[in-house]
Amino acid sequence: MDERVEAKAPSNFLERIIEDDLAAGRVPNNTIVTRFPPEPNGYLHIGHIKSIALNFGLAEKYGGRCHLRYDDTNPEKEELEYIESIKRDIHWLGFDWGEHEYYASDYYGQLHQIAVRLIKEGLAFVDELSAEELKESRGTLTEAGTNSPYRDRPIEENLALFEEMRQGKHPEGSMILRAKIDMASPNMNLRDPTLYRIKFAHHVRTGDTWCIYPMYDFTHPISDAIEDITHSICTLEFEDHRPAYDWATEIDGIDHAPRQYEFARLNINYMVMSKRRLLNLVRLGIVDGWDDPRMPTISGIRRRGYSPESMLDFVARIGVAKSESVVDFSLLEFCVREDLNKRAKRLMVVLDPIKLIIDNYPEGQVEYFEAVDNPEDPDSPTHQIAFTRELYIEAEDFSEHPPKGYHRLYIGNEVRLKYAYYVTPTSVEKDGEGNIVAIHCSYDPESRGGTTADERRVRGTSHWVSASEGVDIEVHLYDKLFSSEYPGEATGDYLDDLNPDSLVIIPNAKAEAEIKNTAVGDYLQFIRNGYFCLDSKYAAEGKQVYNRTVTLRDSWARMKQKMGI
RNA sequence: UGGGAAGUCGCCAAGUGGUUAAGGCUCUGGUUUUUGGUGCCGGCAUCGGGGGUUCGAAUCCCUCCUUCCCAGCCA
Repeated sequence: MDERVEAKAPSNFLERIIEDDLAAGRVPNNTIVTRFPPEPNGYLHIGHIKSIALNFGLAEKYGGRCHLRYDDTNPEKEELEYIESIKRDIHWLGFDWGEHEYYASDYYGQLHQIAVRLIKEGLAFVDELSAEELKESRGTLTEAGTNSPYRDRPIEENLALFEEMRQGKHPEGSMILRAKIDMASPNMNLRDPTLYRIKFAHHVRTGDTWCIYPMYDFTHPISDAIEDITHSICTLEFEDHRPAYDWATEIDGIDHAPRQYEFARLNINYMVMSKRRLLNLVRLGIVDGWDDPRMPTISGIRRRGYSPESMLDFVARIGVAKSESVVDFSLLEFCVREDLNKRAKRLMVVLDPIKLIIDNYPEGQVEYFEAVDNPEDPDSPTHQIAFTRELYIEAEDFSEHPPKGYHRLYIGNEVRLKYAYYVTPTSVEKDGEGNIVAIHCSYDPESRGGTTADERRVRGTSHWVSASEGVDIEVHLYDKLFSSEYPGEATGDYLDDLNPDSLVIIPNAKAEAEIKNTAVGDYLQFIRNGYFCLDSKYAAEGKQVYNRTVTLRDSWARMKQKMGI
């Protein structure tokens, strides 16, 4: 531990525990070892970012190491696709486990030996109760369970049967290996928990080598012990399992005793986080796969245009504690905006175009203005923007009947076209149905660049795109997937709360030509519209689609709402 | 109703007997601004309730209340 660490007070209860352990000399080799242990049965989501940042962060802060361990003990649910996506996601966040990539399945041999030893010591037995009988004999939350009639089977018989289980001589569900602990324990996890069950399933890594698979409560603590994990951090729902964890690490012959600590999992309002629900959204085709930009998966987040830095900042800000909490979605958005504001390249893109014609500007003339890529960066590069007589501006930036406080374009009101000129609307052109098709205006040639010699001020500045020099692009506007704070709260079915407007497709937005120089991975800001990025999935298919990552804060929209406009 | 855990501002979250009870987000005034963005300045809690211990309690004790988790051969 270096001075930097000692100087800083622990920022959460886990850091305090670690510092106390370190100070008391309770940590072997003074090296703390953590692990991130996903089951490869789905894609990682934002909740995992909290766990990843915690485990890798703690190891980093205290000079220890963090293992990546796949908890692959249920072959029916686990797939290679998930193993690979998990690695990709952790790396994207900027963490690396070095050579410490492990699999619980690597320990099947050792686990099996330990199980045999338990049987020999009379601490485990083969049970032939059916699933239903087992359930009945387990008792209830308030009543003790009863011992299985097979509990006192001779050791030799247990040994023989367990070996037969391993050899595949018994069908699935016919028998299990159980620990002998205490059927009367008030803690259900201690009522002779299952250690091994039979599954004739093909395992992603061990193939058909095994047909008996160890359970979580047996595998996890022993895997931790094998890897010399010092602090095994998991979520709150495992608090009840801690006695089982301790039971396993106290088995004879296991000389390393990791400790389990629990923290509250991440919940965010307007989001669903459970794998089951996310898988459902994918299967029902409600979203475009696990990496749909509206999904809370890390791959979705990445495709949406959220930066890894902003995600890490987010989980750092929410803290780590033991009280169940629901973080406000607005904090997530804040973190994304804060990071993107510093690094996004600014571009002018008109999402809802309406034509603006400058009557006193020469027809056919093209003039170029210099636009700053990022005003937050004093050394920012610049690029050129073409200006012509006919432009597109946002329909919202012109009003025939301007509400109080509106200082954008309306007849007679002079405003600035960013980087270009001051213009004053003079008339509107309408079609037969009364819709505005074009706005006519005049410009002041003396305001070139957006300022005038007399220093007169204008209240509004609009972005614009040249009608002839700009390009058409497709834009996808994403919003929250759910419109209620706690999806499903009202009806019990979270699908009832799907936001019908979570995706709005704009097939022909108008963008300045500079957009052709953007690539997947670039962070962009469409001035006054929000942060955007080039969609990676469509780009791979040769199609240019821009995703809205997050909108800009919009105090005018808020004001309009307050005024009831 | 058995066991395990949690309750500090609208949302997170520091705080571990003596502080004006940190900080962030949200909200909200103002200011700056060639993005109604950003930045900057300001506002916003007496700690689930009730007792008690103490010169002094969010912090200790008692009691009550509320919420969450546990009865997979899932993790």
